[in-house]
Amino acid sequence: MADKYVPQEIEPRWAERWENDQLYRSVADPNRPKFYAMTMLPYPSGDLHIGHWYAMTPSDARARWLRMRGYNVLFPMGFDAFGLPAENAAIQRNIHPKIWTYKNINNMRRQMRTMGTIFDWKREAVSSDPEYYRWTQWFFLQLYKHGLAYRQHAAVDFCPNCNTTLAREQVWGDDRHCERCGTPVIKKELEQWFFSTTKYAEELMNHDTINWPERVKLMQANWVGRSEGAHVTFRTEQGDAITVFTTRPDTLWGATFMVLAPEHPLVEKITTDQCRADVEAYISAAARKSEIDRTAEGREKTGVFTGGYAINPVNQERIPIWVADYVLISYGSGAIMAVPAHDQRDFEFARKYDLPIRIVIQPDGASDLDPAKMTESWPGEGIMVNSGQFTGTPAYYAADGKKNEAVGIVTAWLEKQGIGQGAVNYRLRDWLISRQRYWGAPIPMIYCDRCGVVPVNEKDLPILLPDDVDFKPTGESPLKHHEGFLNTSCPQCGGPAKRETDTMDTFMCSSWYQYRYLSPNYDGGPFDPEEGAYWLPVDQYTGGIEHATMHLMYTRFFTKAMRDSGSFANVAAIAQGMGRADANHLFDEPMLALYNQGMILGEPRDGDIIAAYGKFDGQKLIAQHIRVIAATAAPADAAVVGEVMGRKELTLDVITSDGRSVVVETDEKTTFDVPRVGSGAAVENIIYHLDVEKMSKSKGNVVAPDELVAEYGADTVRAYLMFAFEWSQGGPWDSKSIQGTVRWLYDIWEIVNTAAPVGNPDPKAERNLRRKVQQTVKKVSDGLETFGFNTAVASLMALRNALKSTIQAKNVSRAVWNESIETLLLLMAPFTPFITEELWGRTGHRYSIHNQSWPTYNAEIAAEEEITLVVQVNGKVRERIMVAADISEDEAIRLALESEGVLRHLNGVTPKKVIYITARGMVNIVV
RNA sequence: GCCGAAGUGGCGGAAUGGCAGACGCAUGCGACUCAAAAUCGCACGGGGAAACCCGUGUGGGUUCAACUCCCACCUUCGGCACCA
Repeated sequence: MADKYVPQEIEPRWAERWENDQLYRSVADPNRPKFYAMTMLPYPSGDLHIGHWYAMTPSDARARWLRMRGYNVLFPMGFDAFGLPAENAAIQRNIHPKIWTYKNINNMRRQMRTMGTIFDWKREAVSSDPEYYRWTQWFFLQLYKHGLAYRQHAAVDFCPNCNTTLAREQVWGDDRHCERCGTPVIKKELEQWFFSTTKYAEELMNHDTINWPERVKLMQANWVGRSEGAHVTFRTEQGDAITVFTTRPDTLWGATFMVLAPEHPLVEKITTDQCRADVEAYISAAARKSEIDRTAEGREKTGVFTGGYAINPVNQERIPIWVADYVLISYGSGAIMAVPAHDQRDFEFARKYDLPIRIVIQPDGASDLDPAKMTESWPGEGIMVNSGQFTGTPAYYAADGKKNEAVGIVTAWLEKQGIGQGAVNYRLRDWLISRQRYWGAPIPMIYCDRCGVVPVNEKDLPILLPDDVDFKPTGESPLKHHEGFLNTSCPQCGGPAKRETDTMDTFMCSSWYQYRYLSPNYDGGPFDPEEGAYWLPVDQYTGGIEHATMHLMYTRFFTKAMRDSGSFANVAAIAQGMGRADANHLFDEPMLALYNQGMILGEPRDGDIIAAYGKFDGQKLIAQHIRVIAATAAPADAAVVGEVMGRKELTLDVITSDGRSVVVETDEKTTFDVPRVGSGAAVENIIYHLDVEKMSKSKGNVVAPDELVAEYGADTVRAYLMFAFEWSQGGPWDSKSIQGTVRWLYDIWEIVNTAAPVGNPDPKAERNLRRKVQQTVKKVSDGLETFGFNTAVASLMALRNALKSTIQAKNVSRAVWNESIETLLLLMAPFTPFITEELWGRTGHRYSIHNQSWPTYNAEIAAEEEITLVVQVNGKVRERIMVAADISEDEAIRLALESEGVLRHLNGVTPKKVIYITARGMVNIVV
């Protein structure tokens, strides 16, 4: 018997050997097909989480598989190292963000080296390195020079907890909370830097050339929010133009008033003296209201009349202009024509302020709409009425439900009249990238009293982040108070000037890291064009769905902006020279394929069952003594017996067996009896019930991968994570079921170290084993192809079972056995790289298994020689017959009709029809 | 309200329209052991002695055949939402 499987001994040994040999170094080689695989890089929070393992190790298995299939695979890793937690650590614990960050990176790097991935550490990129953020700043300058970055004063989203502004994408949910910390955001008027993502709206919602999940494509398309309609220009009585966007130009004749957003620039001019006091009061009230209040569901609409009037260009009608906060300055032109009959919001407003409602679309069928009796608007289809020469025009949606025929007709007429034109509007906003925080890449701009806003010269990059800064959460950038950083000279006139003190959104750093990985030490540009020409674009990206409308939008925007800023034309030229047909599309999309894995949640657990003794104070029990007991043993003398559902400092929430909820309070005199703790137990030792939720330190449900690796080894942890969940789904951690994977690898160790079970070699048994092996080749290959890691590992476990049976039976030759073991190890190599490398050597093979070719599937060997013919009568299985796999249809049907089970169910009746399915070996007899 | 995804044993999960529950966990019984653990063997959706019946959220439908396709509904989760 060979020695035992000790992963703790094997794994570090191989990790070191691979590293010394640079086994996983990826070097560009135009003669070999490339595959750029990438998984989302982590934030250096301090410790590798089981979620990191869950995201990274299956991606690694797939990259390894591609490598064995002959691809030159690049699978790099790095750190998204700028960001708030570092700065918060500085504020709370007085550690410099840089020290905190790099200490964490070192630790996580160490942890990652235990995972057994093929990360090429020579290509590691760390976004907070000056060599990295130099290019983040350089990109800012390129965007600025190409008109894609601008500075604007606007009411922006501000997180009062993170003390910084946020991009629209980083404000989530009904309550408009900060994506990072969950605090509801407020509005602030600030001068901020923006990137013109809206210029790419159309391209961003087009995913035709990339293989991304439908879910992500849909979320992005919704986020961009394209609507088709027309711009129509109304005029005030004074002659000022008010252009509105409408998706329903066919309802123009029903516009009975106009509404401007409170922030609209024309409000002041239009407002008459009689109305001015009311309007100004309304505007200042609106400004004080939070976005949540303004947009709260079901909130009654409010507004005031300006006293001004506009002329409807289609019928010269004089209509009043109102101000109301249900019109948003940030969408369209901040002004609308109100058609109360056919828009629910306008309808509610008109009813409240008694404004006229005019029907211009009459639905057919039911009785005619009557403005006096309507209880809601009619936004649907019908015939145009009260609409001048268009009266009688049908306004119905085409079969696709999108185009309304009247819209096209009216828009064409508006264009001819010169009062409007077809237009497309997007919900997408420009990307606000200014952050009032220290730990980020400084925005490379300078403000000069004489020259205005001046970009830093490219040769002066990077603008280094100074170390000696005071971290106070003031809501202003700490850099603002650093004289040495703040004061500089103007690059244009040389006079005294001040630097921009805001830093860039860290999503900017992560928008281009796939490029920096190619050559993290290159100083002639963000990346070496030679490397780019070979590796780009990323072939397969994996990561969480939570970035659908943030990182995954930003990086697409970035790549397109890079393309259009023309800085990378040389990369395409080099790629052309390499003979790449897609050379001109290296920067159309950053990642050709995307796959989202799910999330590992905390392990659900029961709370302790306690018996509490004490006195009731109203509904609360003031406990003198608390005893943790077995679920079955309920002492009759206890005041409260039940499961602990929650624990808060000194109180326990208990649910009794009859379902009542009781609060048990403890104090310093309360005594505890917790069997597993012994004497000195305290309220903190009582375990409380935990539902499935995200892992968090405060919940105490965090699974530490280091501990798992120490106990079981990295191979087991990798294989378990791949086996136990459907990768895209994720789910709650289960600490018990890892045993199945533990046993699997112990079995593999035993099996491979066993001498070939040669007893009485039986040709049939040999064929069976070789067949099973080939079928496994197919299943594992298919599984890796489709991210079906769980079924791939399951088929490898099934092969283990077959090999164990073979050892029992001792009926295969040495050659067949060795061939099977060899294939088994190759198939397992992507999943469990350490044990397979060890066993590969022990079975007399040359180092390294990870440089071997993936087994070729042999369909002939995999083909069954015998099959179970399944015989159904009216779709119900009545008989199973073992037959030769190449049985003829006639023979199969004959056997089926003669079988006992069929005869019993036919009762002598002649079948109406007999169906034979060759591929399934199935007969269905219909009577 | 709009858009989308998902509902399968006690649990994680399998099933190109063709034998529902692969593989694993847990559980039960047995073997080994002085004993326990580990390991090995057997059982393991429900009912039934068996034949067989029922069973993939619910109700319909298409089909020789439906977890899978179609329609309606329920539940859960996710995104968007006064977006003109």
